[in-house]
Amino acid sequence: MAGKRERIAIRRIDNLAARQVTFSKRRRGLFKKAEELSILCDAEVGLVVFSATGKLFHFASSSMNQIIDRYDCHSKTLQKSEAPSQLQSHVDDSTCARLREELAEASLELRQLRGEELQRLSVQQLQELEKTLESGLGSVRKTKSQKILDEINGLERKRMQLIEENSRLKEQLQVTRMARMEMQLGAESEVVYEEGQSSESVTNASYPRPSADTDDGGSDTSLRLGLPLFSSK
Amino acid sequence: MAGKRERIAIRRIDNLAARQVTFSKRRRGLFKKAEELSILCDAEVGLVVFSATGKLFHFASSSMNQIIDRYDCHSKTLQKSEAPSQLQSHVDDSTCARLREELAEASLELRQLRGEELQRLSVQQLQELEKTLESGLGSVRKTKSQKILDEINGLERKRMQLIEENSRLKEQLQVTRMARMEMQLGAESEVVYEEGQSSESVTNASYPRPSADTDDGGSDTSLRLGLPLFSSK
DNA sequence: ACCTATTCATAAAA
DNA sequence: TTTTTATGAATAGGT
Repeated sequence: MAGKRERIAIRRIDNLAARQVTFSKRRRGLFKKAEELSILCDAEVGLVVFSATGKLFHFASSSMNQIIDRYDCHSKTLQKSEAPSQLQSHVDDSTCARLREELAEASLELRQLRGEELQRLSVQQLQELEKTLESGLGSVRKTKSQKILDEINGLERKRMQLIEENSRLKEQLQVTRMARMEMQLGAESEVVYEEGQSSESVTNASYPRPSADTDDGGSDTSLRLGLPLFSSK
Repeated sequence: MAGKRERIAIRRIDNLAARQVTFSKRRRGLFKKAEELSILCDAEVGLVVFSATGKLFHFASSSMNQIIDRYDCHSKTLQKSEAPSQLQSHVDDSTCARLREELAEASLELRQLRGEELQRLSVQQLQELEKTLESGLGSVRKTKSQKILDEINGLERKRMQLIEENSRLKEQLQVTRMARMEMQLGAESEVVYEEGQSSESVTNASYPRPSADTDDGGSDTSLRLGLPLFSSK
């Protein structure tokens, strides 16, 4: 009989009807609270809401234009001292008007490409829009695929480089170990195999022991000293 | 220890401290709800608040400038370029610069939606673009279908009206012819059926002869004179 | 649109 | 300002 209400996550509501109902309810609540804030706390509040379908709702504690002006004023705090300002202002005016026009046009076109405000378009125009969107979608998908492929290739290349470097490092390691073993053999006679482990049990079996030229004889002390060569962990 | 909360009247809070506390709390709540509305319901929301002390707070689901422009666009539907006037030619460079910037942004976005200049976008961005396009395409197709259906329905309605009118005309024709026949009967005695066709052979059989009150006696001469009543073509 | 169980926001106090 | 708590408000899910 009643609503078993439960909390909802804050993300786009998929169901269209539910989204519209929620929009109505919450919009009312929002506007009410905006007004309350302005009254209770003596604040100037401006609120503009466009529904997904392009419908406008707005509230202003005073005049919206006044609020917008004040906002613009604030957002340009640090700029321009603008002395007499007569220098070039009349030139800007027509330019500015044209810019506004162009921007309005571009915005409308954008909104229409996004699927809003389509009602006043003719079937013919909708057809064109559809074609444009299909074409754009095709390009985007193609580019995306290409980018993904490139990324995959890039990663693959890096992986190969790493594998190569890895193998080079292992080789060096091997060589170094061999050199050390030879030093030990020379210094302690034959005891080595009785107190240490067999070399095979430490080295990864899949990496065959290098040709072991052992010609680096002592040239790489830092490596020998810094690395715990026989640690099994 | 806790608040024995009770409802407050919606009018300016006199106590300064209390007013400031309430401002902080309610402002947060308002902004939170504004954001939730924009996300949940896919709405474009712009909110500007000035505290009594002149401090600015604002929220915009997209870009505030964009929202303000859209608002301006909507609110000036019927008003034209407003006499050239020097009154408010105070549109300074910064506004102009902002317009340029926005226009550039909008243009780029348009081009990208059309499938151009996608190279520098990330896979993530391309993904979003794709989603936008798909959604827009869906709306456009839906609107187009609806428009086409409406058009079909409109045509159908007109067709029905024409059929109706047609039938009305046929009826009138019938009545008129009957009147004429009666006139002929009165004037030429019985000769009528020998020189004319039977009424059934002319009238569409599916439209039954009206009750033939024949009360239009001469009131509609124009019809009688202007139409070729017995033409079978 | 209306209803109600619930969650959410927030007034008062600290 | 922030936190706490008790309570008034807003609202999700039904009808």
